[in-house]
Amino acid sequence: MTVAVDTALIDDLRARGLVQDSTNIDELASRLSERPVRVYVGFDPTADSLHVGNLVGLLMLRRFQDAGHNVIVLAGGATGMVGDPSGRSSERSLLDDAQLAANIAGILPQLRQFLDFERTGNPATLLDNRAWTVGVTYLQFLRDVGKFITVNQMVAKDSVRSRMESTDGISYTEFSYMLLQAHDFAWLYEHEGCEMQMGGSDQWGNIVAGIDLIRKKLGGHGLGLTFPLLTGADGSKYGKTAGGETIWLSGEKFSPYAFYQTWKRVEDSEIEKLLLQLTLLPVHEVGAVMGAHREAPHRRLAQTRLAEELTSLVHGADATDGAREASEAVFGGSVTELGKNALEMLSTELPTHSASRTCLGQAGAFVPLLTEAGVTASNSEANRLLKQNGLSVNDVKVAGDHVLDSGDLLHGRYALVRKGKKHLSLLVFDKP
RNA sequence: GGGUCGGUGCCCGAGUGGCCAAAGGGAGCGGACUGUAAAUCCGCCGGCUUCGCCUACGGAGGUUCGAAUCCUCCCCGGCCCA
Repeated sequence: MTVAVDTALIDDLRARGLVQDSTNIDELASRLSERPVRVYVGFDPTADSLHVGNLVGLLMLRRFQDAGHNVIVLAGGATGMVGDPSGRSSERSLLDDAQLAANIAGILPQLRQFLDFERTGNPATLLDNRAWTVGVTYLQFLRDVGKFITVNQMVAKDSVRSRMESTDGISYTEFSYMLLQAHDFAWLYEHEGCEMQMGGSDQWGNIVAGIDLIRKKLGGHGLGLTFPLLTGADGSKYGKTAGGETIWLSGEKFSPYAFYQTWKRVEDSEIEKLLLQLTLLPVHEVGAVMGAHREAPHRRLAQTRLAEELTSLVHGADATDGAREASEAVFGGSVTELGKNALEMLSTELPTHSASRTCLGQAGAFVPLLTEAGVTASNSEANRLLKQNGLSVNDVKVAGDHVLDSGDLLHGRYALVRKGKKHLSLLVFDKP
């Protein structure tokens, strides 16, 4: 009796453009359809929050879990101590213990957030590679891991080679990173029955090193798959806003409103890819959304859908409602019509600064106020913007000699300052 | 350890005694156009009490009326030799 091979998962990933490199894809597809596979993705605690670039990997695990596989999300408590040279043009600075602990503490809840750890049948597992790495001595490591991997192979890795050719060089520590990761994979294979590793495309060399180690040391057979790194339209950098800010998943570091707005502003050429790779929307639905979008691009349906999907995935439904309402208030109609409640709500979404009434009606007080509030980086910038007609208060352009007085305030105490078209801040004055 | 080349603004990269807050490019920001898009065009792009002043060209001193540019020492990196 032959069983039809169910290649649905791999087909879906391919349709989404999420397969960059993999071990024999046909073998992988049929293996995945035979019975659940145990698969992991690792995340190093390089900061106290993950960012959108990490989201792709997290969602990969989610897709696998939803397809019935057993997923392991790995926190790189050990690898984070060393630093992965992949995709880096310069040496990382080592994190100290306190920083590392803080980063791990920040990341763990995020790692849990996208997977189901209670699911009957195939609950997700969270592990920290520090657990099996701290006790290993250097000599042991050289004998048990180093012996199986040739320097030739390590040097062949693009990221290593480019760093060796660059003026900055690469430290022995970072050079060794690959071995640590290979060791993780082999350890998980041996002790957790984990036969597959996934990662961003820059991880391919590391993953292959793990597969090699599994074969040579354990006589086993590992599987690997990489997905393309999330890149902006401009190419290299990922997970960044146009301004170069990192798009953190933490609402503390990157507000839900700003997060929502980031996606709402995505350019047309990027939108389909982002819908496919960053959301769980079925492929055919993405197609429908894109169809509607192409019918009437000015309606920005695709951007809106992306913002909605992603914000609720990362920040939840309530935060999404808030972000949406704030966005509509600010970009929708007349700002001066906003009710008091709407303004109160905005104060929780937009960058807000409380201001003293004493600067009302005072010549020359406006510019310093903008700088203090963080609307502008310096008085010079504020003056420049004013000169260039780039600032408005409650959607009325203001001139360089503008004197803010109580008549400018909405409901007696709110001033919505707009820098350019899309940078909003709210000044809230003391009660009269 | 020796030799040598280099360290310039957010990044790349010119400048090698005054005309340098420092060419050019990129990024970024503002304006026009638009769809909170792209492309394009224009302007800005160290700070300040803004016709002037202050801080800046790896760090610390020095020469000079005057230094990113010259000298000394130090720190950091590349390459070559040992």
